[in-house]
Amino acid sequence: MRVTPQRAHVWQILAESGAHLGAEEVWERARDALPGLELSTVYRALEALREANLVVESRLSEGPALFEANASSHPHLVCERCGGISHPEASPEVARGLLAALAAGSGGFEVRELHVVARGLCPECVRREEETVPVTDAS
Amino acid sequence: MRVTPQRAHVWQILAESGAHLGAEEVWERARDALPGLELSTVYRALEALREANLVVESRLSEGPALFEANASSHPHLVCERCGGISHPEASPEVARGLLAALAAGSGGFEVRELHVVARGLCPECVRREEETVPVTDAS
DNA sequence: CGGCTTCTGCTAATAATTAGCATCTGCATG
DNA sequence: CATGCAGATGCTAATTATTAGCAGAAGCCG
Repeated sequence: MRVTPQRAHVWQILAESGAHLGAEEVWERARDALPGLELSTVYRALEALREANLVVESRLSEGPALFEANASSHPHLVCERCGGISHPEASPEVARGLLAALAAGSGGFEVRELHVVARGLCPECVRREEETVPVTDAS
Repeated sequence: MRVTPQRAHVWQILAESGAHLGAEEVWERARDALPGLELSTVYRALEALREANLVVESRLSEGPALFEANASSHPHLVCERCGGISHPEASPEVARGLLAALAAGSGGFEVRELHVVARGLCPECVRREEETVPVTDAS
């Protein structure tokens, strides 16, 4: 893969932020340094970086695909209320456990990449929910 | 949710095929019985069915979202070569294991829905790959 | 059966991503 | 260090997937 300022910046933005960003967000941030940058170039850069295993693409929720500067695919926790994305504390172990479980139960399928997305409530939103509806089951 | 012929057919198609279908595929099949059916209606029907927990929506690969008539979210195996989608033989156990692993490692996050997608090679394509490149590592 | 609400068909719009093409540029090589 | 060329970029336009708006039709509760 050829190294260009555009790709370097896209990569740097993802690496430094450590966040899950959509193509358009990356674009906005990158334009600070590269004013003429085109959105389509960002898409192509992200594709190149993904093929080079430098970023991971995932479609965690509705809307645009999100990119992250982390080669290993790991579990994601998506909060249905606030939309926040986090990683389980014990990501590596969890991932290993998941892989093992899958390998054992998938009969001949050769797993190369694992995407795990758990949807639910993040600790913060759980707390807020409990404040609003203090009773355990308010049917 | 109001029951209409359109929704009933959409549901029936997903239930009887047991497959992962995109909105457009559902539409094509449903038009046999309901010639005037609109694609946008199919989208709305799928949304209603999803909210009623009668179908599961997942974005397994590129392209359109796929719908399946199965309330419980379960692991998916997506073949990168042939695009085929299958379920691990031991789906329920695997899913249980995954949930347990996640619950243990996600520190206060309340998991409500779990999406697991393993990408790789299905047994068939593994075999075909071995025929083409018989040596284990052809570097 | 009547009425209120919800759904459908139809059309148009939006969002996200990809394609085409001329020009430019990283970089391997002489 | 100049040079050639594969590959990248900017720019524009097209596609794909999905949603929105609105008038008329049709479930379902009484």
